[in-house]
Amino acid sequence: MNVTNVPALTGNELLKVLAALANPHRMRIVGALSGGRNYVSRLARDLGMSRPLLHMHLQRLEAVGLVSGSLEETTGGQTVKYYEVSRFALDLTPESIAEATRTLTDRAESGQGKERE
Amino acid sequence: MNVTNVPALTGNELLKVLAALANPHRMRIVGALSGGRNYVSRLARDLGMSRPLLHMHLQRLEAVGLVSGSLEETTGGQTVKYYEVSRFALDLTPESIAEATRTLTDRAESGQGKERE
DNA sequence: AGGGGCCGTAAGGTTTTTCTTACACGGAAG
DNA sequence: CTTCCGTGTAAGAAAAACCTTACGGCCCCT
Repeated sequence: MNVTNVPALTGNELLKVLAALANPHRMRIVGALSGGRNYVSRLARDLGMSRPLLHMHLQRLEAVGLVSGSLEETTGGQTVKYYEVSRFALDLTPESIAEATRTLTDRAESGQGKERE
Repeated sequence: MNVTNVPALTGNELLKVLAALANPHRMRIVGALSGGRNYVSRLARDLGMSRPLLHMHLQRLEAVGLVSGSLEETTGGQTVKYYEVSRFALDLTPESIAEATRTLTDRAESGQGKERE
């Protein structure tokens, strides 16, 4: 559900989260979703980007836990995928970064479950 | 709380700061400098990276104001460049990002507005 | 001289990231 | 059946980031 906050996430996680946020499109996506959930096609229209592109960025954001999507069915039988932002609060200071640095494996990745499927 | 931010930086600035931090080397540099200032050659040895590489990353960090360097002369007449971190405190939440998004020019370079067409 | 410390930068190649175009699926309604 | 809505993915080009090697300079000491 959330990306950890008070306890502070590991260096690798922080690195990936920052990388995920360090992109204009993805920043906009998070910003847009912070106003309420939305489904892919509509979000693409709202943000003025192609579906495939949005899809890619959503994947990137979901991979680090910043957003989460759920497939749902409308009454009309349509399959729609809704996305919503996770609640997170990162405190970035020289000290918090120094702290994170101690659990930095570099090679990033090392994805590892933090949530169930 | 002066140099970098307090009133909240613009979307473009935030974007660049995040991009600057989203790198293992640069994260380590900030972390290392948070323990005190240091000069280039020594920092390179401490972090185990080449001088040219470190130089590049320092440039990137300095460009967004996360660190600052100053050339100094030792008693022996040696010219040494010391770097230190700026004090900053970023609060990253879906809301703060949504807010920053409103001043996001996207492909802008710390400059002025660019119209879309 | 030659060596050592420090500073910088240009050239070049590799690897990532980003983005477009094109395609495939399902269901509802004309 | 065709068209419009939604979903997803693959392939390849373009652009940006990253890193190394190699070179240039300055000053001091043996």
